[in-house]
Amino acid sequence: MARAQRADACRNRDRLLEVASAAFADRGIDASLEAIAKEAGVGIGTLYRHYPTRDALIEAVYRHNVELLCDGADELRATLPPDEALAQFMQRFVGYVATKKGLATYLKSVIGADSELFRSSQARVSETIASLVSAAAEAGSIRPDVEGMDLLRALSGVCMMTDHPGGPEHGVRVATLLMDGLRYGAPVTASP
Amino acid sequence: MARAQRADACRNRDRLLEVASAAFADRGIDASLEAIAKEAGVGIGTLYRHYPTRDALIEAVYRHNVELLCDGADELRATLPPDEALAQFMQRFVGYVATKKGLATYLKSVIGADSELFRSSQARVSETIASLVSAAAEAGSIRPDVEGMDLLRALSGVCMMTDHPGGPEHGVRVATLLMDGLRYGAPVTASP
DNA sequence: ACACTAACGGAGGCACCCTCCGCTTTGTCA
DNA sequence: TGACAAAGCGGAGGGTGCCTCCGTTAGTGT
Repeated sequence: MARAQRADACRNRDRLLEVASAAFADRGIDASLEAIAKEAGVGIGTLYRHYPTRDALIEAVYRHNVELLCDGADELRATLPPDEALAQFMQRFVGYVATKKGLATYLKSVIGADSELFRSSQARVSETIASLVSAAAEAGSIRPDVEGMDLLRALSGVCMMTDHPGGPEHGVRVATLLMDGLRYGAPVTASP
Repeated sequence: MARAQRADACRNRDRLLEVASAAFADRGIDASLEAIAKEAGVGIGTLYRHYPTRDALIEAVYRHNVELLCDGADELRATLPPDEALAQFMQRFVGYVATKKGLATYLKSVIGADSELFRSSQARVSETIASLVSAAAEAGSIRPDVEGMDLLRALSGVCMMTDHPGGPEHGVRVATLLMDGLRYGAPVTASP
C-alpha cells in the first residue's frame, strides 16, 4: 500500500534507524541527533518527523535490535544443528547485551522497568530461546530438563557480571561454559 | 592552614557539593550545572574552578556520599546496640543505592568499573560492614558464621533487584529479612 | 592599615536541541 | 502521459546548556 507511506519516507526511516543504532553503540546514548541526521543523508527535520523525541528514537533502536536478534534465530535454526544454533544464539545474546545495555538502562530510567516495551521484548526473547531449547532437547543434543526461562535467567546473570571487573570477554566464556553444561547429560552427545 | 585554602573557597566548595548532590538525586545526572551554581549562590566560574568538569563534580558527589554513609556508621555504633546498628546501616545502604545508582552507573561508563575510585569506595564500605558485623557477632546478637563480604554481596544482590518490577520498597523488605536471617541462630537472641 | 593574590562572577562563543514553514518529490487519476 | 494534491523534505532560527577567560572583589599576612 503506497497510501500508507511513501517510498522515500520508508527509506529514510530505515536508514535513520540503522545509522542511529551504530551511533548510539559507538558514541554513546548522547550522540548528537544532528550528526545522525547528517550521516543518514537527511535533514534534522526529517529525523524529528519520524522520531519526534530523542526517546522515541532510542526506543525504536532498541526494538529494532531485539527484532534483529530474534529474527536471526530463525536463520540459525535453518542452517545449523539445533545445539549449535542455540550455542550461537547465546553468544549473540551476550554480545548484544554488552553493546546495548546502555540503551536499556537509559530507557528504564525514563519509561520505567515495567512498561509495555520491556514486557513485550522480554516475551519475544524468551519465546525465541524456548523454541531453540526445545528443538535442541527434542533432537537429543542437550539435556531435556531445562526450560527456556531458566536459561534466560542464567544468561541475564552472566550479563550482570559484565559490569564488574573482568571485562566483557568474561561473559563469552561463561556462556560457553553454560552451553557445555546443557550438553552434559544429553541422551545423544553431539560432536563439536 | 589558611595558606592551603581560603575560607570562602572552602565554604563554596562544600556548598556546591551539597547542592549538586541534591540536584543529581532529584533532577538526574543531567541536571544543569548553571542551575546548581545559582542554587549554591555562586557564579558558574566558581563551580568550574572547583570541579573542572562535570565528571569531576559527579565523582566528588559520589565520594562524598560514600563517606557520609560510612561515617554515619560510627554514630550508629555509638548510639545503638550492635545488631540494631547493623540493621539500620543495611537499611541506609539499600536506600542510598536506590537513590544514587545513577551516579555509579554513569561513572562506570565513563571511567571504567575497575578504577581506583570504585576499588577504594568498595573497600571503605566493606570495612564498615565488616566492623559492624563483627561487633554484633561478638555481642552474640547475630550468628557468628557470617563475614562482612558475604553480607555485602547479599546486599548488592538485593539492590540489583531494585531495577526490576516491584519497586524500591522490595529492597527494604528483603534487607529486613536478611537481618532476621542473621539473627537466627545467634547465641543470644536479642529482643527487638 | 595595606598590599598581594587567591578566588569570584558572568559575558561570550560554541554546540546541540527542537520547531516551523516554504520548497520538492511522489503517487494517483484522468 | 501529464498535472495536481499532499506527503515529505530540509535547514534557518530561537532557546538552553557547556565551558573559558579575564576584569573585579575581598580574604590574609605583615
